[in-house]
Amino acid sequence: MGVQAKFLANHWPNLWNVTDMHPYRSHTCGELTKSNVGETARLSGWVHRKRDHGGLLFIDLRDHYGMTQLVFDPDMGEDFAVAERVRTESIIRIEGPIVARADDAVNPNLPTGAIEILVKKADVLSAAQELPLPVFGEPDYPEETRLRYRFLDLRREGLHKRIILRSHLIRAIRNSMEGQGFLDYQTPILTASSPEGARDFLVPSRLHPGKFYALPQAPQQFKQLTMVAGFDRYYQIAPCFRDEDARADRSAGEFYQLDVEMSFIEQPEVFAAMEKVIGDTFGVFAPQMDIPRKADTAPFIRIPFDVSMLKYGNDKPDLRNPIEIVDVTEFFTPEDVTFKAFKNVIAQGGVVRGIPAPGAGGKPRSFFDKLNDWARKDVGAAGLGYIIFEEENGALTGKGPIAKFFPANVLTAMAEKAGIKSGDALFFACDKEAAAANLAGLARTRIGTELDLIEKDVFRFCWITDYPIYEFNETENRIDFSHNPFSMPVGGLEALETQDPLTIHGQQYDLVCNGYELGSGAVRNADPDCMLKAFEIAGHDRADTEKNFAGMLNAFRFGAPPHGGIALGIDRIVMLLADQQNIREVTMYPMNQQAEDLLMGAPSEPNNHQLRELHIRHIPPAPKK
RNA sequence: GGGGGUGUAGCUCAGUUGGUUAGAGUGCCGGCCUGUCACGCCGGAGGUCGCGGGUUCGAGUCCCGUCACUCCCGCCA
Repeated sequence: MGVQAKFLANHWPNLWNVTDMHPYRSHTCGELTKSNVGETARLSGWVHRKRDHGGLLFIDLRDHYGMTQLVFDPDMGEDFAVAERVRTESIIRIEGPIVARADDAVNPNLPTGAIEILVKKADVLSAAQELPLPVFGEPDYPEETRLRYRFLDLRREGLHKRIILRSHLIRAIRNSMEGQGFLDYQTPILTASSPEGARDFLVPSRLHPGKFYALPQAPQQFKQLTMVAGFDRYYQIAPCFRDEDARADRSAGEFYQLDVEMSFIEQPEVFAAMEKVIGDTFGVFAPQMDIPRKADTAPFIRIPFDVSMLKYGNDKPDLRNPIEIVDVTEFFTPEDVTFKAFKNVIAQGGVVRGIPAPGAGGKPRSFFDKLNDWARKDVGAAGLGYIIFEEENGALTGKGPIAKFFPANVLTAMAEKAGIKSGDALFFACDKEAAAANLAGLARTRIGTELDLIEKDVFRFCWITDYPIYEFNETENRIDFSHNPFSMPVGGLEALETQDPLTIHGQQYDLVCNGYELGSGAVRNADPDCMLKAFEIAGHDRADTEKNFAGMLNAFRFGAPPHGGIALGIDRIVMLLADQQNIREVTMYPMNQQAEDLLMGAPSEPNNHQLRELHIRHIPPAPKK
């Protein structure tokens, strides 16, 4: 008798048949094959399916590792009744010889399908009540039910596999980062509120009445301080907290980032490190997917922000869509063009963006009407005009409601600029530049989808670069940071002092894949004077900046290396790899859209004692009128 | 904060123009069945049609309000 078995025999005498065999299992439910035939197995697991033939009863026994078929024969006596009574999702323990299945009884869909256990002993370790959520099968259930009974949902094959994928992915990320010389450093969870960015989650301080900690929106300042502290290459799978509303691709409240920072580098070195980690992960976990550019041999394409806004209508283009937007404003302004509606918009500073729709000329009128309705109702645009181009007598001519307003030579020139061929259509988005770009971008996606032009089974990565540091806030009539206040302006302090702020670019970049923003980073502004000036332009006076970023600014005055980095959304990477459109499909215990944890009942009301200790009193919201 | 969708049995859903006792599948309970793997067959229980109000002889169905979930906009340096 082994040491463990002796211990068990002494301490748990009511566990049956304690010999050298482990009290719960000799094998897992996923490992038995023909080579085990003749051995005796003890298994524990969940009753996945039960097929009761009266004289003969089958149970599919499931655990984390797989499934094994159990056979119960009435000859076994008492323990047969255990199987007859047991409900699915109860946990049972069984023991019996591993036998080969007859040739015509082999299940080729199951790794253990060549064998089964002829059960001799069985008992119920934990009985299950009637289920509020079936574990068997993969149909859709309401999210509320799934979240309330997440522990059942997590037993289901699809979600269970995705969570395992997530774990393996994080291991691969760590391996890749460590292999590149990065080290993992933990930064605080209870920290100070940062005045920039998202709404903070606050934690009241017991020792300092009236004061609050904030949960980090990202370890931004800490990772930069880590560089000043001389650690050179930092990474962390870091929890981040933002009190903002959720979306399908954005968790409520909290999410994880691969947070990275490097010293003595410039932009290309950050790109190279991230392209390596993407290659090491996407390459491993999506072998069925074609990765067009290997990270270590060919860099991802780089698209300046301005170009992305023009060609794709946003700064997170889905490059699987071959459609490229073109500016066609110039074709609407000539005198002999009589299309008044757009001319008026252009006169007030508007632009016209053309969205080519290859092959759409063959579509019925309803195709164009539906897109127009969509633009008006769903986007809130004035509409989506179009011209269909067809070849006649060796030249392209325009068809459709507005074609008649254009002379032939203008149509030809427009078609040429947009790369239009006979049988294609060209849609028009006309508005102020930002609104036209937005509509054109949405239309590009919709048209590409409806015409089935989106490439399948492929990840198309790109870097979006050269972001403007500032943007003009029309509603408040002032200059704001547009993207990341910690990035180094191109041209440094001199540019800030001499250039029009709205023309200054930052050394900041986004990594984009298939229309999802995977991450965002920058070469940092590590010069105190330059940083103070940058914040001053955005309307924060020097004293405020000194106070709000005291830790970082102070550090920059004691020898700060040039440094930069990036943060990638772990959840979104898993989402892409698992081919899911909802972040909750790759998160173990997500909150719902209202940021409630239905499983644990969070948020919950503190008791009076807790509030007193924290010097907090609750003021109920004013009643709604 | 705003807009769209959904809400009927434990679960997934159907329910016609407003008309008899609100149905199906699955699960559950009982019976039969020795080679199934979504086992099969027979029977049974199970409903505040999200909630409140209104119109009507009569409301799951029409109207008003409200709540919940979800998707989107705002928001997310």
